[in-house]
Amino acid sequence: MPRTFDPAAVEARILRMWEEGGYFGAAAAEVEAGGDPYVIVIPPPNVTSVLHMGHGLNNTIQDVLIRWRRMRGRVTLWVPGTDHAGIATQNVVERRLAAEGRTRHDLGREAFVERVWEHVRVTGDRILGQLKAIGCSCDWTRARFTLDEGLSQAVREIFVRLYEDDLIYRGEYIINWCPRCLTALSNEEAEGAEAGGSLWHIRYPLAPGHGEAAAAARAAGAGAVNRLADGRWHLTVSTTRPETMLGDTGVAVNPADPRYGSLVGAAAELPLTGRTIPIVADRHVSAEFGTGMVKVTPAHDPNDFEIAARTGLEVLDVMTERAAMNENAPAAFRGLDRIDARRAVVEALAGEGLLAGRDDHDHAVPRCYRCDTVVEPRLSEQWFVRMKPLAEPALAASRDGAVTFAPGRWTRVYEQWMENIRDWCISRQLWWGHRIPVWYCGDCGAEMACRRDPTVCGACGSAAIEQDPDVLDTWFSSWLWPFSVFGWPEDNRDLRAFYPGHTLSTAPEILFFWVARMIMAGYHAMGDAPFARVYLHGTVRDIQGRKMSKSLGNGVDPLEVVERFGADALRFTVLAGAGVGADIRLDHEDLESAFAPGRNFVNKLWNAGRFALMSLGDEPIRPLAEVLEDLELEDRWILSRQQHAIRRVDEELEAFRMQGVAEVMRDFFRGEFADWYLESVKHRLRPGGAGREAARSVLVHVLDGICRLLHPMVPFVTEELWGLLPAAGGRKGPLIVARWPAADPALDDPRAEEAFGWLQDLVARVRAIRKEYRVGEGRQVSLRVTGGGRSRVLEGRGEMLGRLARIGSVEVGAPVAGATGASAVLRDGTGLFVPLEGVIDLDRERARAVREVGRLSGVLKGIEAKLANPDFTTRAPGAVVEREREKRESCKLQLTKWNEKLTSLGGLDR
RNA sequence: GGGCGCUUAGCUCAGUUGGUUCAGAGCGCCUGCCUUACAAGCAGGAGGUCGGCGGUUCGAAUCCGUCAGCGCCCA
Repeated sequence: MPRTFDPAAVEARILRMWEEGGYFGAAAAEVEAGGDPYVIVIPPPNVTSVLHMGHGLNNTIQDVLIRWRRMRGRVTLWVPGTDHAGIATQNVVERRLAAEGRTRHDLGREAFVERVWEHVRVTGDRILGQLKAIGCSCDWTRARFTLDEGLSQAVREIFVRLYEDDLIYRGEYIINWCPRCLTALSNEEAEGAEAGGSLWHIRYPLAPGHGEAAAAARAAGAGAVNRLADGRWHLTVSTTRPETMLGDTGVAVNPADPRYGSLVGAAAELPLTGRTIPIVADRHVSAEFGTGMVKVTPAHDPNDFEIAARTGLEVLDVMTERAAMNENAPAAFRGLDRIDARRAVVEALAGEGLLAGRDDHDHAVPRCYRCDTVVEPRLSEQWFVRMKPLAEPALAASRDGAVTFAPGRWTRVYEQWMENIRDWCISRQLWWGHRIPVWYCGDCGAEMACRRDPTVCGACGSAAIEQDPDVLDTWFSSWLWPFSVFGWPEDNRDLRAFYPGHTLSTAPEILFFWVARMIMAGYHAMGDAPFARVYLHGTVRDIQGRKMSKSLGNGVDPLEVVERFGADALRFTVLAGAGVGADIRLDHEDLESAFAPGRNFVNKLWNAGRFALMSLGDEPIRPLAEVLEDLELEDRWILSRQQHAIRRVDEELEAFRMQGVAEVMRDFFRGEFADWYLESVKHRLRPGGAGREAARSVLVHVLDGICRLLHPMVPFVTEELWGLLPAAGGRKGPLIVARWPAADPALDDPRAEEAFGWLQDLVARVRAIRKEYRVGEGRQVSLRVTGGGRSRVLEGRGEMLGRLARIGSVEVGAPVAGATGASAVLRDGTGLFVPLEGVIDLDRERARAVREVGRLSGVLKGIEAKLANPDFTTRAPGAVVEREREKRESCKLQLTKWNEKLTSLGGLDR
């Protein structure tokens, strides 16, 4: 066995063993036979490129949950797969084409799609390979891709069903349009980013003949209505986007605004265009904002579009799909990009004296979530899903607890989104994705949503039919994932056995995109939520707190980490850093120290195993039950501590507290087992050592349990070690399917814990004394123990004390008068004295005593003040008061000892 | 504009219903040790007025209010 754990040497072999053994898979028959299923469907990674640390974290979390349940005997199924990621993947491939100087149009639709397939076959395999490398125990035979044949059928089925139920419709509305990707986006795909901008104030001259109305408005307090230099009346509107004024078709005021009542029905001359536009009243307009008068651009603003719908204003589209001004704009602006047009419009207005001013104005500018281009609200014909009916059961699920979120604060976020749900724009003007299953008849104009490709029009029989050219939003396939992976809409055994699933672990960024919609689809298609618990983990960030991203170059490649430090090191590090839902920071420039916590821990475990294997010998190990009568204090102590650890790990895992599991196991395995238990039994494990049999049994039993408890977090090193450990009483199969430990109350031993705790305290004091007086490591000391009722614990522990603190001999009794040495006092008042002739500095020793007396006096004073307070003794719980009393006694005892010591050293003033 | 989260040791973070001897871990740092499991280790140690202020309480890192800084979500 190598001195350090060599992940590269064992991971591949163990992975093969797991896969060949079929431990990752689950069959419907197991559930049908009465098995209790536990199912997770993976959030399918995008096939755009490779996995990053965020995936590393999320998939490690899922694997921990899966392995834990598997060891508890559940029929465990983790379904893996990948997402075609429509717009994102198309963008990646288009960028590659661009590098060759070509566009997708050069290739044509069919060749382009084939080109994307080539890309995703490579990245898809690589992604699954990465998941395997970090140890994910998915059922790889079930791997799915959202564009697979079966999943495509599911997409079609749900589309047609929703269409037939009138929950899908097509219509002309203002949608979010990316002028670079040239496609519609959903509201969720348009991400608002705060940006500094300007608010321009523009004067629109009133059309002739409305002077009286203007004067009336002016009289009613309308400061925004005034006369221009040439005497004409004008009104003032404000906008952050002056270029859209070229598409204005009206001006609106609130009908209840007393200032503008006289102007409703009047008209304004739209500058630069020669058009005259009406002034209308609409309840949407806020009288408080700006001048209380707004320009209305129905084709380029969703609110204005609605105003137009209510008031009958004309809709005039003045932009091209690339957000340049089109032929509906005045000749001077035609062809200008929206940014250039803005500048030109502002200049032109200023030139005509119609620019009233400009203020700085910060506002949210929505950007394309895939290419960051500023999104343009655009009027276009798209497909939508009517969401309100779908949201109802999904909202109820959260309210009645059928679906819960961790951390719980996401519940409100989810519910608020559901309560304010808006229709979902699902058509995309892309080539990569599920084609919309709708055909239009060129002869009779019929529109048909079809489960199978039609050859003729269902209405008139004409063969002149054409499929809708658009594809569906990528999330329109993802939302079906929890049941489409099992073959829905076919009603089969898998679906019945494994739906609904149990836990979903994912990033909060896709709560609306995906989680919420999966719940809606689950209820609509299956009548049940796809999972009961949603864990929303944190974000992996760099050391400066920035999200890891390719463009910043601050990403960490999970494969590089696996190669350098091992999968277990990666897993333990991210888990130990993962508070519930909290972000994780990793230093991408110093992977060595970033992953040291995991690597060091794994290595420590490996070496504890090495030690065990080297000291156990070949003789059979007796089961713990057979040596219970022979257990020593340290045996009973570590067994009792193990029961605590088992209970804690279960609690932590149940609550998704991965960091808590890591902490419990660090404390138990490292802080107690390795640092104390192993050191305490080394002498017993020597050939012929007294109590060897019991020590071997306990050692194997506890280490075996440690491997089991740690297996979900660090599966490779535990599997390897466990396989090498001799088994007490035989065992079947590998660790991955070994039984999860259950706490055994018969092994709880509070008295052993107390006694061993006293011993630990004693050892720590002696070690501290040795350090204080720089007693060399090689030198043994003797120890004199005075008072306290515990000194019997020391009997027969000479070798153990020798190893733990180089204590050569122990005597029990009163201090020897006149001896030179260092003292200490344990909490129970036990006095310790370490004779150190020659090295003792009396002044230093006196200072130690004074320091201790001071500290203890302070503590005692606090306790006594507390106990003297009747409010405390009457209001605090009895147990708390009792504890204070015990503390008081302990302090008094210790003080007495230290004062005696001081006296023997000649008192304070020497 | 509305909402949420965070602020504890040099760094990254725990601290589970308010209550052990005036706050813990990992990494880093200091000192001493290659003690035949482990130097990726062991032992000892330094380092924090728990963001500021105010309040509730016998008692506050923990509950409430407020201010400041940082981050996120929605409009």
